[in-house]
Amino acid sequence: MPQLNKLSAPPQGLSSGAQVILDMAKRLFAEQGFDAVSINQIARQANVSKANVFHHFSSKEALYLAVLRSACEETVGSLAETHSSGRVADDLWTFFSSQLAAMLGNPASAKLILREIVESKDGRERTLAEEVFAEYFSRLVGMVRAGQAQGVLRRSFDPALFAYLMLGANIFFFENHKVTAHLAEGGFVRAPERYSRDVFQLLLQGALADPEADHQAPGS
Amino acid sequence: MPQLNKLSAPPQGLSSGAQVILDMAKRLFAEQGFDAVSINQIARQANVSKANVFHHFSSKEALYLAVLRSACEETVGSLAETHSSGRVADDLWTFFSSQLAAMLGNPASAKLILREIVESKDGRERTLAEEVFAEYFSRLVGMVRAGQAQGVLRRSFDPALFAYLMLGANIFFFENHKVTAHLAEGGFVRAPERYSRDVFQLLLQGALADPEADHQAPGS
DNA sequence: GTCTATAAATGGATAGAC
DNA sequence: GTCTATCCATTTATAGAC
Repeated sequence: MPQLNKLSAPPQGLSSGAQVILDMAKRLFAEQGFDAVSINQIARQANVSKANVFHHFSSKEALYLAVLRSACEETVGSLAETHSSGRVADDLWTFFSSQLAAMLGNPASAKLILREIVESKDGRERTLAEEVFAEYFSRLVGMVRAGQAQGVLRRSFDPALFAYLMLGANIFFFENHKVTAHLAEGGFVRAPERYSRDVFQLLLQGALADPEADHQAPGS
Repeated sequence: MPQLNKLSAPPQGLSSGAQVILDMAKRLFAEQGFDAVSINQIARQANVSKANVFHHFSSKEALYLAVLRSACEETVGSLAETHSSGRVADDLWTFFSSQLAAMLGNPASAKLILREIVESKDGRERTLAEEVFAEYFSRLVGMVRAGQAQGVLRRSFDPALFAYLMLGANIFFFENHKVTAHLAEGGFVRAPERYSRDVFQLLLQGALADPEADHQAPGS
């Protein structure tokens, strides 16, 4: 349970040897968590010696931190540019669907970050992973608030609450779709795109202002 | 990462010595996960010797299984009786709000079960925890389906999808409310009851059939 | 940068006294 | 039922050759 309260990113890339170690470590840490993975395992699967791992990373915790930093960089990079289209519903849809696609497209990074957020211990300071999450969240809240200001969305609910629901729906799906797939009534997880579209439609339906019946679903 | 594919519960209670070990193990496993907790740690915090732990539980895995079984029993017990009130919206509300309350009222058990579900490895069989989840889920899907049959809820969406959203909203809140509490726009998590009510209202709004404007929110 | 060999500590688990 | 003492495998991490 490493701490990582600092954002201080090392400026440049890694040597090729260090890179394969880091990639393998990312995969294993994401799948099994920090404690379940040993340096031995990482070294073996990366086809290097254990000592070589410690040559590139001063400790297991330092390796984990490097992995997490890399995951955060990939994540913020994947949603760098979000240009508004003017239509709030479309912007929300773009954000919503691309966020799930980003997680499914890079599950290792997503799992790492989500794990780090949930695992955060007691009275501990804010972590790097939480910074990323907060960034996501604030952007989404802004969109919802804009929709309310324009009168497209009802003003009777907290914009942060709606944003929270949207984010939660995606993250919950991402973390559980393997399990829910073999659930009796869970046939609806056949395709993530379909899930995305249907959930968004349901959520938006609950948020739209009354007289605006002419909004068409983004996927149709 | 124990397996636990069997439901076979040992019939009766435990001796008092074993009970304090199990309680402490439950707390620690819930907070830190299986691999991060050592028998040493459990023994120390329970004020017994390490050997005593192995006297009561044949292995670390057996202890974990006993802990998980206890958590599942507590959980299914907490929502044993759910008698329908006739009004679908009220039934949904009862289910929704009491589920979150149950998790918050017994966070250790809830965390254990959720962790076990998410952590489930590759092509592995169904676990005890998943049985509990499936039970929950099926009951909720039935309610939604009934609401659609009565015409209270729109028929244009998959009832399992809506149930999934409800469950997800609660679980996501439960797992993240400590983190989201110190989020900039996250002031809405001030009180779980308020979160419950507002989210339910938002979700129901998206699911209600059109002409039925006379449904009042359950909390108001 | 990469390796073999090894140190020092901790993990799960057992033996046997009380 | 509970303990101390011990076993052995595995862990993180280091030393030093190439």
